Amino acid sequence: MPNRKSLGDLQLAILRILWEESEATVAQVHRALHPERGLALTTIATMLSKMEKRDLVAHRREGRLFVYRPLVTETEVHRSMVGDLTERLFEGRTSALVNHLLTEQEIDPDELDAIRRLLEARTREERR
Amino acid sequence: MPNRKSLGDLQLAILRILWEESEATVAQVHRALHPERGLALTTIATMLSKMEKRDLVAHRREGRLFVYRPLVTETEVHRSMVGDLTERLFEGRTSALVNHLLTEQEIDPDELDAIRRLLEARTREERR
DNA sequence: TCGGTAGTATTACCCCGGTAGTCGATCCCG
DNA sequence: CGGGATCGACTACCGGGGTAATACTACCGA
Repeated sequence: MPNRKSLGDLQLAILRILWEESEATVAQVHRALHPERGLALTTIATMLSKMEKRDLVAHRREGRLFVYRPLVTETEVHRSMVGDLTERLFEGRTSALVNHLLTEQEIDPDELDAIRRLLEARTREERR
Repeated sequence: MPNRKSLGDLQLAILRILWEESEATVAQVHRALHPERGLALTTIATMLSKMEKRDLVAHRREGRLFVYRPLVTETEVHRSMVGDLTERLFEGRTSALVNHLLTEQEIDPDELDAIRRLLEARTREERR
């Protein structure tokens, strides 16, 4: 359980790799992240340790390598972080968040269309 | 400009008081927050100083009192924080956030109704 | 005038995300 | 066998949220 706390940017980036690859060594994560971030390898390693302490990932030893895997799913993280924000800003009222999105966030037309379709789908599914 | 960074819990709580009251002294904020949080008065004062350094609030002197006022609006803060999250989790695609809300977050029926109405309103307004 | 009090300023901690250097062990190649 | 390369462990540091004790100052009432 991600304990209702919000992850940092680097942590998310690392988890994204892990979700994609199922598991990865420090070097693999580093290689994957290097183009955009250009971080030192030790930075990745340190972060992975810290994340392990928080039960976000775990590792298994393969020879002298550590192979990390995620302990949380993307959906769980999204749920936790979105839930947290909804709580903090809108007293947990999802509709208030959506309201904000529709009225205060400029949102481009096809995004809006997509949202309409989502809601229709949801409505149809509801009266199944 | 709220600089696209996310505020802490206490900071939000303080800003909420300030938004409601337009302005307030340290003691007033403290009194307002005391029931739920039971923080020391100096904690509030320290936090207000830190927030001033970040241009979230400003103060004016009234006798020996500091009267604080917000420098950011609630909408700005919401925009900044929601935008940040949308960016971090959904590559900026608002519809992806809404999709998450509809499918992964359990959301109670009248909230859903409210959302439908919001979207209808938006649709109507669009073809005016 | 003096002392308490109300109010701010200063200082200090803890935690955690992020960043990285250094150290020590190990392995592999020449 | 020896030495460079690889890899994790440990340590350190910054910034910022959160929390608060302590210090300083100015005012007000007895």
